[in-house]
Amino acid sequence: MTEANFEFITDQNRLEEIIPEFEKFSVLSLDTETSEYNPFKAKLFLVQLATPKNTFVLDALKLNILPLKYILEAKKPLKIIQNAKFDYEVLRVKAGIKISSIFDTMLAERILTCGLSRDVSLKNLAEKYLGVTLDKKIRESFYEPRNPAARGKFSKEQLEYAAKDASILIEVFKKQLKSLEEEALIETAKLEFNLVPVVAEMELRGSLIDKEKWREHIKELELKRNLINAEIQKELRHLNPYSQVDLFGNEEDSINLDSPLQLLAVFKKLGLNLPNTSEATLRLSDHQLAKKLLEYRAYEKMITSFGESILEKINPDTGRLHPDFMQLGADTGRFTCNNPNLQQIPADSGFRSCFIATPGYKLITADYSQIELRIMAEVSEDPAFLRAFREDRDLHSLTASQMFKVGIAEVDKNRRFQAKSINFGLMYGRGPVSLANQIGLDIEESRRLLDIYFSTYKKVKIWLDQIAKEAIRNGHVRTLGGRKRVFSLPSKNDPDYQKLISSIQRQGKNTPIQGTSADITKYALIFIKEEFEKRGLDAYLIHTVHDEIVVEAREDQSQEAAKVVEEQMIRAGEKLLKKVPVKVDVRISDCWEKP
DNA sequence: GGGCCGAGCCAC
DNA sequence: AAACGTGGCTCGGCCC
Repeated sequence: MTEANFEFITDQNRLEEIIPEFEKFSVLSLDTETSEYNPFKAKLFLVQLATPKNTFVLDALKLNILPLKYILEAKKPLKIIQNAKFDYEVLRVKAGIKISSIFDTMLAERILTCGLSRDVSLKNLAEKYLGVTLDKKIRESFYEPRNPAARGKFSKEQLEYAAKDASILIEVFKKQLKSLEEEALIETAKLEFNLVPVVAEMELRGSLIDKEKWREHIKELELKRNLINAEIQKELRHLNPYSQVDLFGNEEDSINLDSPLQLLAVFKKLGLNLPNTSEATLRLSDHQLAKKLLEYRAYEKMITSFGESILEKINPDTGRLHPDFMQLGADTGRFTCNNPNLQQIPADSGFRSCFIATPGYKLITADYSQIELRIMAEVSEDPAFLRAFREDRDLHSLTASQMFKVGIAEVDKNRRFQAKSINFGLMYGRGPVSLANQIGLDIEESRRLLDIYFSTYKKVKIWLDQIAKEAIRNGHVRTLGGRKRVFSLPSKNDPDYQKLISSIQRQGKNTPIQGTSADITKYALIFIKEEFEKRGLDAYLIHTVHDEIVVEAREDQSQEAAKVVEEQMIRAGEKLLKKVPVKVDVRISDCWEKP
């Protein structure tokens, strides 16, 4: 791989001449250079393609790149791309090309180093696998508003940089493929690679928001916040008799509830010497002011976090929200989401109902019923747990009934809550102390409750103990899909040794559960899109939240689309869960709401 | 004035 | 209340 060994193509005939060349190889690396990182706004400057023999840099400002469609959409060759989602989106928007057969070096690296490194940049990969240092500074020259590329001319440095990025990908790919094979991660890689076009299309489709309704909801919250503020001010007025006018002549008849300093002073006047005004401190106090302050803060939080800032993210061209879904954001294999994070929209507030279907369409919201507990039943093979799901019982009530040796009908709310807390808590590696805290028992009672639980579900305890040990002994755990998460074990003389070990043990317990759930949802997303296309349905994925999938389907096809969603989600679940049934709840509606 | 980080809180 | 897994966003404080 010699420096500057590439061909710069500006002639359409020459482009069409070289295309058959690509069919001769099993792999083809691809990269693009654009004016910015937003696929809707980006101007496409260069498209780089490299075979194991030759590297080509295409002048996308001069050329019609559509002839590439055939080869990029073909099953062969395998397309090697760093962060393929971006290139997919750019070529999709600019030329209607849907890249298929992807090997994403960035995702491959994430799969290989999950839990260890998060630096999956091409710069890092080039150093790690090839000992090559990439100078990424030249890339910035493409971004500048007055760069040569924008005028249709590329500098020698720009072209060489572009060529190099593409040409090294194949070498990186070869090494990564070997590692993926050695570590039995091929299945996981295939899953993630097949998911790339699914996620890209989901982002491009985006979600429609009812802006007016959203703003009305903010106004309601502001009103409630202001009412509480006024109440508090009224009650405190008598404490503030001599501060009518401040140094600047402003009337100073109110207390700034956002100022910890003023608040502490107020509490002092009320005879309360609080160390600070943190949530924990306020929660411990029985005082009316503390209670109202917490309420005030809750509204304030809603308004600032989910108010106007999310509306600002609406794309002016499409009128929709196009968040960034990162399919391997979390070390467990879960998605993360940002700009904005649609995975943390309040579940019980008026915000979700502002996510609406495109006119003429319906939204289909589907989620897995208790998928993580079903996974725990599957991996632990606990007979009582398995039976509960096989008989489609209310697991938490059943747990309570078995633990407290009473009939199902006699399980009261409190006992069901205690059982539920344990069921969920164990998946997070929770212990007696923190359970006691949640349930409102003392530690001894909490310990006793856990003992009863584990004597009822013996195999759950065995599995939890065994997987925690495995995490430490092997330094990694796996999901049922084969995904691997590696742990960096602390050295024995680390002062925090025991703390760190306990933390890894909790992660070891949780990762197979959370990660298997992620595996299942990812298979489901792929299956659903495939089936929509196979049936020619006017239906599209628009959103996913861990165990939930949201689809937009043309009104007259929404029943069929909903059926597809349910069937394919169950099929995905059954791919990994063999001993326990999989249940999915589905709802067709005009807005995003719980099934 | 911008980057970084922890606190606090939202989701599953 | 420092012992509950995975994240992102906003704010305030800190640092340069």
